Amino acid sequence: MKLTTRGRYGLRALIDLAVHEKEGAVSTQSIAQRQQISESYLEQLIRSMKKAGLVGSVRGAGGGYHLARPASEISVGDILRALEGDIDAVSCPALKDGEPDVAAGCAGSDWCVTKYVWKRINDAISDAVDTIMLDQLVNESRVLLEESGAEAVPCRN
Amino acid sequence: MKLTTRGRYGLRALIDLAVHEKEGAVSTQSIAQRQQISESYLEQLIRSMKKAGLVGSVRGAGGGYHLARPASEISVGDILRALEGDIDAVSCPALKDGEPDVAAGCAGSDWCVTKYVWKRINDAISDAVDTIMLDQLVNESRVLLEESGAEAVPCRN
DNA sequence: ATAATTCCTAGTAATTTACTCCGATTTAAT
DNA sequence: ATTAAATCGGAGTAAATTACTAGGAATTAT
Repeated sequence: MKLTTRGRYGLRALIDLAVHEKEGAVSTQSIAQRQQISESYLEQLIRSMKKAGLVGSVRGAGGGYHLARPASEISVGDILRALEGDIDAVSCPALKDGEPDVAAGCAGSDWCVTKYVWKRINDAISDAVDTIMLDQLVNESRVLLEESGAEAVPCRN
Repeated sequence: MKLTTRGRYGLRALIDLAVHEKEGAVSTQSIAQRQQISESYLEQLIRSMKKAGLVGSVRGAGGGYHLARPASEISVGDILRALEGDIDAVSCPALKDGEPDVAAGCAGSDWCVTKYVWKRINDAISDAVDTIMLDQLVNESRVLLEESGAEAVPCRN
């Protein structure tokens, strides 16, 4: 039931990237330093986000990453799904949308009671993450930065 | 981000227990048979629920388990928390309620942006599981049982 | 050329999960 | 009194997952 470091670090990293991208392409090294995340691990995470179409890259010296679309069009759900695969609390084949229950591959799904429980939990999570946009977090981040003056000590969570 | 078999099996087991408890104390063996769950594993799960005060037990031959309070007063949240420990997506010390941020043990929590994201996800999950009561699932279970006539093939999820 | 960077894959130690196993205790039934 | 059926309790373990590290190839500004 826990988000892994992939999701936690990755979201922080992308916020950091978004805050700094006006200065040009952002390298993993700079993010890793500011956010105190292992650089090689972070590379993997950002590449997952690239694969998902959230960031673009510039190779070679002076290169780095940038958002592939406006921060207002990237949801926390997009980010977490890129990093964690699917973020459902229970991946029940009977819940995959579109398909009729039986076709989805779960023999007993017609008589399954817990199915509705899992659906409610999954929907609640999806709703929460899909309605928070990256730009909100970037704005909040700038406010906190101004208040404290200094670059903040990053949190592990 | 996934619920483990503890939560999934355990909830199914407790629904099964609630459906059958009018016939007297329900043994782990009978639940295990109906739900196709390993008996010794199931014992552990039910004991966790007993420890949490959700079920009571009768020892000795002919013994078994019964609900410790009405099914209408047991939420899915109670059950999942008994089985999985805490069900937060992120266990962030800065989010423990009551405590002021800094006292909670996270140095950078004052400047932490992701904190609010984790809180929204955690709250969404809590709200979902705390508003589904066991008796609703028991009723639904009975309806499905009548419709199909036979005892259903249990689902792995 | 060189240095800085992204890209890609493989490996690995630690942790967690999903169990099993064994033995002790309690109690109904014979 | 024995036996069998059940809860209780803890220890052990194989498999999977997590959270990384390591090493190198490809690309590009200087």
